[in-house]
Amino acid sequence: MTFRLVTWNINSVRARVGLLAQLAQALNPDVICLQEIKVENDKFPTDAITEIGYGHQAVFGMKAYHGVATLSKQPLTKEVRHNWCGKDDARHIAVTVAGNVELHNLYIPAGGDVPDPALNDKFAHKLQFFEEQTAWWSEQKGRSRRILVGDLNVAPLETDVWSHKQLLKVVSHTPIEVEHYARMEAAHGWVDAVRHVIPPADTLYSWWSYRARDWRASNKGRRLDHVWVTPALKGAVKDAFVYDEARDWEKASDHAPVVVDLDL
DNA sequence: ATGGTTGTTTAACAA
Repeated sequence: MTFRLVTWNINSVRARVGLLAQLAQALNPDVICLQEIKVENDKFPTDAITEIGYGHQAVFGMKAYHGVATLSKQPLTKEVRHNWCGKDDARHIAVTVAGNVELHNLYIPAGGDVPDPALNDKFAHKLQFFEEQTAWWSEQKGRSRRILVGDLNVAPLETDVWSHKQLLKVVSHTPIEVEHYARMEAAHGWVDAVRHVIPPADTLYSWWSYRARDWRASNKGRRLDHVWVTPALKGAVKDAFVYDEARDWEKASDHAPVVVDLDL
C-alpha cells in the first residue's frame, strides 16, 4: 500500500490547528510529523486533531519552545522520547508505524546567529547534538526499516539555498554544519529520500523567512526539512515534493510541509 | 551594511 508521510515545522500547533486540518484535507497523509509545536503535553490540542482524523498521537512537548509530535490515522506503537546534550528540551520522539517501520521525528537546534561554537553556546549545542546523534546512529543495528524526518536546520547542498556563496557564513549552511550533517547521515547509511526523487541539481527549499515582503518573488529559501530512509526502504520511495502552496496560506508557518510517498 | 516578521509570554527571547 502507498504510505504518505509528511514532515512539517508548524511553528506553534495551537496557532495553526486550522492549517493542520487544511493540510489533512489537501494531502490526506497517513502520518504527519510536526516540529516546533511550542506547547506542553497537557495543553496539546488532542481532541481537535482527533476530529481531523488523527486519533493516534505521540507527543513530546514543553512550554513555549521546541516540541515534536507524530500524528497517525492508524495506531502507533513503541513510543520513545529521547533527550540529548543533557537537556530535557523535547526534540526527538520515535514510534513504530505500519507494523514494523521505526519512525524518528527530530527538531535539531537552530544554532543562533554566530557560527562559532566558542562565541555562541547555541551553535555549540547544535554541533554537539549532531555529534551525539552520529555516535548513537553508528551503534544502532539490527533493524533495516527506519525513517528519520524533521527540521534538521541544515541546508546541505548548494541547490538547497538561494545563494551558496552568500550563505557560507550564515548558520544553517556553514561548512562545519554541512560536515556534521553528512557524518550523521553516513553513520547509519541514511538515504535522502527527497533527493532520491528530485535531482540534486534542482533547487529545492522548504523554508522562507517571514521577513521577506513577498517570499515567492524574492524566493530566498533554504531546504531545512528532511526525510531520510534506510537503504532497505530506498526502493520503496515512490514520490517526494515540498508542498509550498501551504506557505501561501493565511497565517502560514515559515516552513512548508515536505511529503514522501512510500510503498510499504 | 542593516533590517525586515512571527509566536510565546508579557519585555524579551528564539527562530
